[in-house]
Amino acid sequence: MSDEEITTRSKARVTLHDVAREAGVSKSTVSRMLDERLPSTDTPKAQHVREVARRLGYVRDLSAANLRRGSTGTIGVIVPRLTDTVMAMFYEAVSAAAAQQGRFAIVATTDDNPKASREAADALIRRGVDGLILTTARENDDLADELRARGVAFVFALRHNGKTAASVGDDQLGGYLATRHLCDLGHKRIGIIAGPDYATSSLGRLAGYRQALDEAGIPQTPELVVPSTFSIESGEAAARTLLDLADPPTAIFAINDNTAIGSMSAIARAGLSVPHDISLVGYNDIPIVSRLPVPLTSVRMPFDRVAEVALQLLFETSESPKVKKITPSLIPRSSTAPLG
Amino acid sequence: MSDEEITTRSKARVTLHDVAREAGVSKSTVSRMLDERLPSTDTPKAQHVREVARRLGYVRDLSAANLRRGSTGTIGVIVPRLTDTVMAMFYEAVSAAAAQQGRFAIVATTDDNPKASREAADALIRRGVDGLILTTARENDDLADELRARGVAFVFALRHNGKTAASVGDDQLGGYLATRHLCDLGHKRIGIIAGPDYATSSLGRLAGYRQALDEAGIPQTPELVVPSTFSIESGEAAARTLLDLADPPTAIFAINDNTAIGSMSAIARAGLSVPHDISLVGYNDIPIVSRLPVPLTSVRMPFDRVAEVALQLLFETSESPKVKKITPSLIPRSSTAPLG
DNA sequence: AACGATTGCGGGAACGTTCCCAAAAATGCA
DNA sequence: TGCATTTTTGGGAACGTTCCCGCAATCGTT
Repeated sequence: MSDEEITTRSKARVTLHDVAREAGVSKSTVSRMLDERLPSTDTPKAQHVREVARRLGYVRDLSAANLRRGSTGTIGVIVPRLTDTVMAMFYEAVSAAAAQQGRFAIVATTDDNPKASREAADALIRRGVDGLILTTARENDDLADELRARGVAFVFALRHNGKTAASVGDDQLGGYLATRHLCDLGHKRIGIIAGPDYATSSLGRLAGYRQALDEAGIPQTPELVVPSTFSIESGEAAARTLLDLADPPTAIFAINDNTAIGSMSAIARAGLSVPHDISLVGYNDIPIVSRLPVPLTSVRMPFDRVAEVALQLLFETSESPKVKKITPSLIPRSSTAPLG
Repeated sequence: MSDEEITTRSKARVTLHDVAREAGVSKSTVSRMLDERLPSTDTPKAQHVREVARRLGYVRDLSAANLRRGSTGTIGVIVPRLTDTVMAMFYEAVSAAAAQQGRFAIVATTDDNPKASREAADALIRRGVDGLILTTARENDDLADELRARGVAFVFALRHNGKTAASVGDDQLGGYLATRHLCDLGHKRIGIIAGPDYATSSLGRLAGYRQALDEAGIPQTPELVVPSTFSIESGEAAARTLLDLADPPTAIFAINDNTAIGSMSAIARAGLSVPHDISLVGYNDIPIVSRLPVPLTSVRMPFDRVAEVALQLLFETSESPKVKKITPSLIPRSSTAPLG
């Protein structure tokens, strides 16, 4: 084997030192020229160094850089599950927004289990994330306090706990828009599949529902408010409860698209049809709902905005923790029709 | 501010050195005692060191460890998009399988764009992944060659390119099972929404379809084979094409659940019903399909097995690249019924 | 009891960066 | 031109680990 072959085949990674030697400058200089955080200079020397680095195929060793810099440029996202399209959309949005800032997003799932939340947070912190975005806020969860005590930067998203900085949708407005839409179509008996009471997102949407009814002068009827989780099954069960009432609703606002899909199933099984017998509104506007046999009216959340704001909040130095609300919009489709 | 306060509040991370000093041993020893790769000894000293580490709240700095070890214990996964539930399921499975081995999975998306694939691979490699799992194999893509040339460990999953190690489902068997099921129900005119021809998964399922027809003595009819992508929209369009035929099929095998959902939509719009007028089979058994108004018959892929095998292949030293096929199974539901 | 073989331990040199600091070069101004 | 000021440069010490290597201690074996 010739010397040249050895050189060519040598897997030894090309390091800052190699670039420095080849370019005839010191490694400090190369490091500086290649530092993406500094305003990039355009002196001939800088260009030359960059050219040499490119030619040699230099890529910075992130482990070494992270060690020295004391930060990894990585942000961790904790979601219940990625098979929930809402969470997948949100994570993709965070990932894109992070890339915009030259950061990288990694994700861990918890299956909505508070204990798993801690483990997920630990795993991400061990990997040295610069900050954490949590979508799993619960009313009486002290994970937030623990993280604060440990000095970890974090922010809530999609849900919040009232005490901590968070980027969320304006759930009350969303709930209002959905319900108002049904009122405007002439519906008077409007049921709601209300979601779990540990999530501020459900509570907000429920508040919006109440607000719209009040405004329309429709009395609140406790039997028309049925709790659920966020799953399809629970949506189906909740819809069945509503349909089995002595005086069933003519319209249903489901807390999210999953429960709306479950409702469709229950409605079909009851021999009724959407929107002829029952109007139906979902929430989040996940891609599938616009392609269902009966396209679903839904409230769209601009997840990219939510993600952007979450990142902003995460690295903002301001002391006062605030909850930023993103405005949703109603997308009317065929699942809602005038009462008649 | 008192000295003690400073000490208490000092954010200075506790390092190997601190543990060593506190435990009265050298840092080499601590490092060894805490090395999870070595068979953990149970000498009193080891226990003592571990106890001290725990008490001090020591967590290894992964950047430093990775730098020294020359590997990160991280594996990268490249998928077209996480909002495709199939991909989300697969990624979650990989993540779990990796955790089992003490590794961590990170993900990047490409939107099915070969150029974005390269960028995604680059981004993951820059982050120092020990290996790459690619779900975006295409027929004439040289990404595989590039990766091999760069000395990056990688393996294909779900799709393959024939030349490289891969962990996939047995698509031909799956296609066969789906079509055979329809034949057994007495259907003779069976359409297939065949997927894109750049993915081996579609091609395999199509081959299975042909095999089942041959076996049942049903002649192949070109007009019953309609190409598509993997999206809901394209499924809807393809189904419409089939329904518009002079002699439309009585059953449709859709290449995946998304195209099956699109088909349902098209069938409903044509004023027909599933399974009364048309039987329908999907593929992958994503959670939603069992909860639709008409639960969908589908072919289930054990993604956890696919993920396990992919990881196995990735770190296997064997020279001969092989394609490992995981056996799928048919889940019959209400969307398929006897002809008549 | 003596000897080789095994095991456990500590010192210290890496790993590839960044960043501080002092020195050198370039610039501005009178 | 001379001097003060700014900008650019290179040397070298970190960052926190792992791992090589030499030495001491322990263990079997004859």
